[in-house]
Amino acid sequence: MIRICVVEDEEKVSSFIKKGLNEHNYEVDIADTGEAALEMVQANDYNLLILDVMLPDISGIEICRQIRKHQPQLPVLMLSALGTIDDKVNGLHSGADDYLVKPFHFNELLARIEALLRRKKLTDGDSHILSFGGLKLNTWDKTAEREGKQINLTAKEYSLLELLMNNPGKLLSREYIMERVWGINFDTGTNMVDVYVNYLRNKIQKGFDKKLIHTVIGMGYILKD
Amino acid sequence: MIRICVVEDEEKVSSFIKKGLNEHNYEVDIADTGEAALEMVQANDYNLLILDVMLPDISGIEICRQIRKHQPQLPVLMLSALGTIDDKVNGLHSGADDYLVKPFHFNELLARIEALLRRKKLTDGDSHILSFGGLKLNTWDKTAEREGKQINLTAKEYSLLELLMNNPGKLLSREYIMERVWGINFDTGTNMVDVYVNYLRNKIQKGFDKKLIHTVIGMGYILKD
DNA sequence: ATAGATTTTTAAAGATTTTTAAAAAGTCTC
DNA sequence: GAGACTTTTTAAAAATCTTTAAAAATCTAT
Repeated sequence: MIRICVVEDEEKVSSFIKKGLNEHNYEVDIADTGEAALEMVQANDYNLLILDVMLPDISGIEICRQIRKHQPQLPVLMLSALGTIDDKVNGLHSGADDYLVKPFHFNELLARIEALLRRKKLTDGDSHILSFGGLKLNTWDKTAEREGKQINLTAKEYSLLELLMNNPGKLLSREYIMERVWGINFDTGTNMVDVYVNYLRNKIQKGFDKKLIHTVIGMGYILKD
Repeated sequence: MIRICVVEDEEKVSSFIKKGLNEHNYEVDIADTGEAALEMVQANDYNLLILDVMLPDISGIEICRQIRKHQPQLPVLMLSALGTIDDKVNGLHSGADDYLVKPFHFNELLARIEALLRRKKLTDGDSHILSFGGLKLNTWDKTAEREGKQINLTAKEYSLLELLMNNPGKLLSREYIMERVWGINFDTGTNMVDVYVNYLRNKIQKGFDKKLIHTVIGMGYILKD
């Protein structure tokens, strides 16, 4: 769940933003003073901050500077009724990543939020490890690991295992596997899927207790405990 | 030196931007068609892209999508005379990090550029020495060093090693390497990647214990211990 | 313009993976 | 439990991929 903190004293605006973002599956907290904002940002682990400039106590510009000292990574989108070039430049110079002038259209706010989060995610490197039942698949170096033991896979083995790990608990037909791992054309005469499932079983569950790849007769294969 | 590519067909606008940015010590290249832009971005290592939406050949939106496929890290600031909410949302959805409506004030453009670069720098770190497993690559003088021993590299060798060192522990396919080191067109008939990996191995690991560049058959090459 | 260096191309031997096919083992139905 | 059918295992053939070396082409600096 992505958590966003909205710092805004006008209840009408903050609830409008909150409602809209909630509909897009973001979790939203509201701070209605600068003081409250600083505390909340300190205490919680937000993914993004929406910061109004005009607040009753501390200015948004100052809040942004404060936050940047301790949390330079947190994306900040500044919001303000002040729309002159100098206002924008000041806001951005104080450390904001974007500056949107009020009144704004919700869709633009949303698109800008998404752009900021997209950039953040890129650099954080979203996890590249797929996990299932003690088995880990590293999609960067294309290796597998089970209980600390490295397992080397060939290209087709990797491709097949990745497909299974992306669909845990889901039954995959031979036709579907053939299509995804080998390409479109399924030639009914071949049993390569079976052969490769067998190779994979030898590598990932020989010498281990739990089976992970199960056969469902007449249907296909499934990854489950 | 920070390098910025400006994609803009109106000479008046592009020279205005170039002049302003030059004064702030940015190096600026101009592309006046979409085609040229794609080539230049591919061939050069820009720190930021300023992209006009209305171009004579390909739309900026499409260019942005293309670029995002291969260079998701490159910050893109989209520029356009189209100022409706839908235009902005489209631009941002195509992968741009920011969207500025023309006419704009230069100071705002500059502040937004700085905000984008600030965020990028935070995550990149700015050392010019890439290190991995006792091997050091100096991106300033383009030399390598292992256990105190200087290693001279040719241009292609350097380019290949830099790519590997920027992606430690990540498996890189031949296609990807070909694209990044040689340029766009991958002719399946050639094995230059293999040949150059071999050159590099001779230079950086002949006479040393640990192998650094590993082959993963059927997949590509990877830099790891 | 030339020598030397670098890059690209080619080709072939060696290694590994993929495919095929058939025998063995297992499962379900009656 | 027998017969029919499905799945697993195995091993060898075929295909593909990797490494290596050397020749040809191109580039660079004097």
